[in-house]
Amino acid sequence: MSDAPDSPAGPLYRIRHSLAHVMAQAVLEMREGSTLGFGPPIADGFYYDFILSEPLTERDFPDLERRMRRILKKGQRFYREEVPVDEGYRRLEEMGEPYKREYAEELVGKKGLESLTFYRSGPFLDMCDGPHVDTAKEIPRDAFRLRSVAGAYWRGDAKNVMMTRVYAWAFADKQALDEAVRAYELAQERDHKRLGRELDLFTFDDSVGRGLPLWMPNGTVIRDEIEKLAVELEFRAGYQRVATPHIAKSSLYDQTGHLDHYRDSMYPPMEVVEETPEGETVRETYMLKPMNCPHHHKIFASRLRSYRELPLRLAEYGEVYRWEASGAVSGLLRVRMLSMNDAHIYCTEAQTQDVFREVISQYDEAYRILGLSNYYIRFSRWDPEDPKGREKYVDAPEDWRRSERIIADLLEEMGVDYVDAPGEAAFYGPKIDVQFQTVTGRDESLSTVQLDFAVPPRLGLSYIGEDGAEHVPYCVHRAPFSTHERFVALLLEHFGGAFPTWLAPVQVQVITVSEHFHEYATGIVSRLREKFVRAELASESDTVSKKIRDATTRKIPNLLVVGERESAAGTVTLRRHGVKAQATMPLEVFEAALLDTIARRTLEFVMP
RNA sequence: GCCGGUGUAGCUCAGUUGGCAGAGCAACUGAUUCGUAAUCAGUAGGUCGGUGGUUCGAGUCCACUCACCGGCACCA
Repeated sequence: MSDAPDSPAGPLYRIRHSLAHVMAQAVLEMREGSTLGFGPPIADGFYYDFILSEPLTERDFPDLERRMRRILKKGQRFYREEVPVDEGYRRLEEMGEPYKREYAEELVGKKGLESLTFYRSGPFLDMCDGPHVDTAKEIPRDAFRLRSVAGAYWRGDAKNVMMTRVYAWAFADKQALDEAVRAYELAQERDHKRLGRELDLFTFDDSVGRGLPLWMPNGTVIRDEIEKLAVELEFRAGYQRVATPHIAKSSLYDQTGHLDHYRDSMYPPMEVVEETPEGETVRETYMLKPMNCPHHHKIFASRLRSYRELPLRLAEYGEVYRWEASGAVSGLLRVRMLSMNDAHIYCTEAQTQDVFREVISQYDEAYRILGLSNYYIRFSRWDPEDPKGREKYVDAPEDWRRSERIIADLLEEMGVDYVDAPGEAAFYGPKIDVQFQTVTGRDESLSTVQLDFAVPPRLGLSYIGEDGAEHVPYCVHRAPFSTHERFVALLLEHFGGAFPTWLAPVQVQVITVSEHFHEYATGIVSRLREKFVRAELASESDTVSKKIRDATTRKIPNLLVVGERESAAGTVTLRRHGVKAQATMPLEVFEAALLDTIARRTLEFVMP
């Protein structure tokens, strides 16, 4: 049995779990008549869910923490009690714990338990499987801290009541707590929303609408650079670029199945009414596209296709619109206008694995260039048990099994470690998602590769096979850079706003020591701009110190300081962001190294 | 969508028990031309998120609403 701190047998797990009970005890003291949900240990601490008799806010935290410490000081013991099921039920009813009572019944039903386990500590009694510490003396009084209060549905189901969840940090000692809190605070400084404002990358405006980002010039540079990279990777892999409208008739989405399975995520239809010269009224409804695939499918369908054309790779730098739930919208991570470097690859069933392999290796290449490694692979499958099955997925069990087999075999063959995720499939097929964590610890899907068996037949897509007969193609959907919104958010947090030179909105800033060197400096700027380098001259009415400070705050990767020495010798003094050492070199030498680092998209600019 | 919190100048934030809306930074103007993280002086900047209400009087109290933040649900 493992004794890792976060495994159930480990001491930290017991401390966190027991602290959850102590917190619940304190909450029940403060809010008599409240009832309990679940209160498990989690990474960094624990939480407990309550139905509160009176609301609790973060303003109550000092009081709540004080009560918890008082309880800990008493050093009460934790007693395990096993009681027969019927007595357990009676207890829970007497305790006035309807949710625990409901759960107990489910446990008994599913696991065939003959007894229920309770833990008693002081006046607090809770149905709980443990394990716990033996006595509260084992719990350090200075290594926990209440963190936030949040809402959470009972059993994680939106149809159930909303409980109040109190989150807390908890560790084995004060130092570990302080470190975690400090790390959290540092992470806040890397939050993409904050950096986006500080670096002038994007903004939102109430009068434009929620979740609709406005990209500023600086942010647009980053989008454009990512797109350039995508265009290159795709060109080499034989993709062909297409462009399609942002809207389509709603009848298209009826055919594809979007209206059946995806309607909630779509903006409502717009109705256009036209009068014909004959006085007839013609009504048509259009919808904003939530995905590019239907349009691409129509390009595929525009003429007869031969197996010789497959795999046919259609790529589009397109914007799609999704009606995200209001509470889900968040910065650039969840938006209602999504920019995607999207592509659809039409292929035969036999080609599918190769197509997936090709796409995955392209992802590896893109992540390598950007130095991204903090992600994991998720195999998102159909869940036949999903109660919302009809609503969520196309109903074709055999196709699901077949398509999932193709992906599972491939993952197996490639030796990829992945998390199995039933219930996370797209409505039209299984997919491989790349998951990453934001600096604030939220898990988000990034890139995705999806196998679509459902929509091509619905739209009657076909190609003529070697046998001269018509066949329905598979379609592989892929978006290596997620949405540009989410991807820029990830990059911002990943680089802490200090982008490598090739991505930086301003790549070089020239700083004059005094305005006597204006001419030399503007010469450098225009020479670099001639080579498409994003170079700028710093304001000349400030002191050198001020200009350095401003450029540093803006995290500009390369500063060139020029004064008497440089202008006389035709050199520049290079100051790199975050690097103390400076070097003076001929302008041509700097320029060559700069153009090289940009062309190769290196993460580090190695000085000549 | 749900639970809770928060909205004061471009940004960060003050604003007593209801009584004339403030600071720093940024911006703008002028002076300064300076060798590595903030030169000096001045000017301008606001329907206190919005609407309605209570009041002699509302940034402050009440109702509704919008947006944002922390979560849950949903998802790229």
